[in-house]
Amino acid sequence: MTALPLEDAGVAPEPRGEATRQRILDAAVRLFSEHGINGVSLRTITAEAGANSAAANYHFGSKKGLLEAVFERHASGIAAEREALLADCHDAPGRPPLLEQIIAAFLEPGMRGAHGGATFVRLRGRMLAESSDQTRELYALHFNDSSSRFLEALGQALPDLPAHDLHWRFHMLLGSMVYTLANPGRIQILTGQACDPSDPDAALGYLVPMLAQMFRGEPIPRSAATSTGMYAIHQTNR
Amino acid sequence: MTALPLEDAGVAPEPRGEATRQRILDAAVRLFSEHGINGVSLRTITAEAGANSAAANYHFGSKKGLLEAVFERHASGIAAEREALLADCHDAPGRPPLLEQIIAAFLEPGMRGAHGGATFVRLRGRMLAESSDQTRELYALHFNDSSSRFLEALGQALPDLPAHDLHWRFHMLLGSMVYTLANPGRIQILTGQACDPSDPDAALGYLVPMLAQMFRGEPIPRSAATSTGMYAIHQTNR
DNA sequence: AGAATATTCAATCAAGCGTTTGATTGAGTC
DNA sequence: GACTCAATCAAACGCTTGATTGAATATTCT
Repeated sequence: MTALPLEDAGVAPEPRGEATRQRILDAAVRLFSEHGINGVSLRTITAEAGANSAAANYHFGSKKGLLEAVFERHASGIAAEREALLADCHDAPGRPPLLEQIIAAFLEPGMRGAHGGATFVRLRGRMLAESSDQTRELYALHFNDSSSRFLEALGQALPDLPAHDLHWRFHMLLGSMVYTLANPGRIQILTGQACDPSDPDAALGYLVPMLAQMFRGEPIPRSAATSTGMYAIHQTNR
Repeated sequence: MTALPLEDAGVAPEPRGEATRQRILDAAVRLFSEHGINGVSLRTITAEAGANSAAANYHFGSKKGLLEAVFERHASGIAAEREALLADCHDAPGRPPLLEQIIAAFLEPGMRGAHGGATFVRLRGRMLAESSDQTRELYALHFNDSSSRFLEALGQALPDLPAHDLHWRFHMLLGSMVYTLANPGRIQILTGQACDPSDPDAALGYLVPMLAQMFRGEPIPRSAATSTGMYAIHQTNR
């Protein structure tokens, strides 16, 4: 038989070091999300990836560089898909209401399987919580644009909602999303497995309509919101 | 003058090492909440507390023990105050609606100045995010009881709300609360300082009425919530 | 007073960290 | 076949980590 070149068909030429690079990235996103960024060592990551302990530094310069690469890889995909879905949102018979579409377009790319899915959401939750300057910058760099765009779209879908309410409700949307996957297992304990936030479909199935309903709710009177006395009922100590 | 004993009046006898102990606890809750548990060393903590580097191990046995002591100190106060406020909730003219009272009773002790306040909330957010086995146990140990009690009270205040909705909305309440203080600064960036979640009064002033409105909202139809097709609008890839 | 106890301290430990090094590999180029 | 060069490797670097020690010091009890 002649020595025919394997896999010569138009597939990726694939530079040599790329495989290791990818294995390290895969191991990193998983281990970072499981144990936190300070909670896992480069040695653990490279060992998990079946690479030499110097490989991470060789390919990414430093642990910080590795984190940036991990974040970049998934975040850019999420942001891009969000924007694509948002561009596709429109009112039409047979489709859900526009508001639900927008909310789903924001939540789904980050919570479903692609782009690291639940694993990467957990990492994002961790990074928000650890919230060093570096992580804040990464977050701002990759998500500020798309978040602003969604805020704008939500505002257009709800023209009568004051900006103050819009911002706070978006804040609660973010909180619900992050808490849902950053912290799987908490509510199951409280409720005896009644609802399962770690199942993306179940979570989205509840969060999207519930959040839409929340956004549609009456504006909160500013007077009540700013007066500390009205709902800050209990002033027991200090 | 006779050498009269200072402060002999029935005040605390105060064992000798207590002062150092307290300074270490204070420094620990602050530094843990600022840099994460893995992000700060015992040396940093004891230095900040003006104590010898062995003091933390002497007083708390280990870093883990120190974290437990920190958590215990603030969490028990929060849980106790929550329950006291809950016991005081009742319908009466001149008071806010019962639902608002209950939500405020749950949120206020953890978010206001006492019991470590915002600092400790940030630490709780971090611990939830880092979510090792130890932190999960601590959390469950100190908060499960009071959380269950509130879930029950909310259920009684909303007898027509299905349990499924109740649980998910409580989950969103927790998410909003944790995200609000675990992550100060994120929404300000997006909204140009329009709303300030790091101000506990402003945050409570919005969250309490908004969450009450959310709890009062119509139940989400189970069929919609479970069908992946209805609100999971976008199924682009994978 | 003196004995007993509780706390502080400087010094030290082994282990683990992120990173760097210099040699080695092996596929492409001339 | 000599050369290049990105990639890998074992080994070590300097440093920080949580923890421990034993002597020194302060406090309390008798």
